[in-house]
Amino acid sequence: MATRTRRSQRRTDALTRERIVEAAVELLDSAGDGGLTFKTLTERLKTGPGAIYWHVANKDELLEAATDGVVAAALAVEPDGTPRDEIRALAFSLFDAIDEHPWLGTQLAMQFSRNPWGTVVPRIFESIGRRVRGLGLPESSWFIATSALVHYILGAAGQNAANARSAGRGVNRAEFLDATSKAWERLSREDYPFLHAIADQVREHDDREQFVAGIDFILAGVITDRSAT
Amino acid sequence: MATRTRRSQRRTDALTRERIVEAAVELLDSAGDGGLTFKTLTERLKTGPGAIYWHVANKDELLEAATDGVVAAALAVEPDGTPRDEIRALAFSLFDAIDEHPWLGTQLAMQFSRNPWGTVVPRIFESIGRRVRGLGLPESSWFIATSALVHYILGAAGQNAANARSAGRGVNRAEFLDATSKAWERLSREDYPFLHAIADQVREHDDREQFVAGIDFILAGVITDRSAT
DNA sequence: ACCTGAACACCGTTCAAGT
DNA sequence: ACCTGAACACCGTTCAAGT
Repeated sequence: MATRTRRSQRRTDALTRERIVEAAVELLDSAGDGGLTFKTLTERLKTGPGAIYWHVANKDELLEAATDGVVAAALAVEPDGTPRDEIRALAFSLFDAIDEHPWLGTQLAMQFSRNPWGTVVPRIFESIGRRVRGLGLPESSWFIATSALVHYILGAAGQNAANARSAGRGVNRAEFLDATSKAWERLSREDYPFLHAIADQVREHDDREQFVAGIDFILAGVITDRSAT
Repeated sequence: MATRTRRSQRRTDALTRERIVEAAVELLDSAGDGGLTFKTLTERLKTGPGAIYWHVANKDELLEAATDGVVAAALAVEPDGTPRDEIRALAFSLFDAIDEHPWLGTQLAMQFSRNPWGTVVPRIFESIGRRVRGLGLPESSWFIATSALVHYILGAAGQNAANARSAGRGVNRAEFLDATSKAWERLSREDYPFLHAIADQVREHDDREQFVAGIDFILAGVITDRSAT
């Protein structure tokens, strides 16, 4: 108890990189994509912009660190089960992370398209790729299989989050799916026959079930590829 | 000749939405992602910001229109061949468009993650999905198959463009692949065994060949899925 | 070493005023 | 109906000055 008290007395008020990143994540979570500015950040941390720039090079680095932290946590799944099971688990974990932090979809897309050599992209590739290696494919298809899985996971999860976000907090899944369906039906039938054809299907699907179905047939394609070689 | 002259005399100086979008695309092409501002745009069009706002609601709408225009052109491939061939052709067309307009990768990611109900996303889904429908799958997997293909295509093409861009204009493919490979090898070997394992492979691969290999095994997965049903 | 906060350059957007 | 351009609110970033 004495040490407890002493510990809590040792004030951790000092600004650190971690505290800044933590605050950034909280702001993004509560106020969305545009909620993180140096104004909101300095208000929350009760400092000036200069103090933040002492710990962080610029806003891009801050966004990368915030994204990286959330992603790293999501990728820390217990390593048991077959490679296939673990890939599924990682996919769901990323899916849930994007669902929980809607800004993550946009940020991940950004990291992939303008900062592929940063920390986030290698981390995701490594995590999925390590399991892909366990599938017994020829080495020549490791990268392409990993790439297909990663792009599908992030794309599908991100789109799901985008839809969910645009539906608003109070609206439930069914209403939002109905809205998507209706949006597609509003498009011209001649120009968009396919979207009209699947509009009904979208109304009554299960997001996660459909999501994992996509994973499964990418895996099926990989396996087929293996037997063909 | 007379009509020729008269035609060129009929000055098309008037500001139109199309001219604005056209100028936006040119600015993005020549100056990259950050090259489009209202300042550069008004300078090029010799007007004030108010004139642009008369034709376009805001910058987001302008970016959507610019993206949509380039995408629509890329998707206009001649409709002959098997569904499989046409999917491949569309994929390459999008790949090339992103390669030619590097800003497109980021913009497409943005459209998908924050504006999925705009014009761009439905257009791409429709275009790929229409061919997926021709593959003879059960209707229940149309959407998921299309989704996997679209996300893979945009993700892989975008990443390729991002890499190519970060390599710079003067640097050739081999040097840039070498740089990627080296970047991965700089990562800790314990934390990133997979990236180390494929670092060599990346050095001597063919982008387009690898890209279409990904398409092919997603298609293989889809077909496998069909026979399993 | 770490923080303050005024100042700077730039950005998207608005709007009263013109034609 | 279409355009002008000054003005506004806001943004990321810098830096001389403090402790």
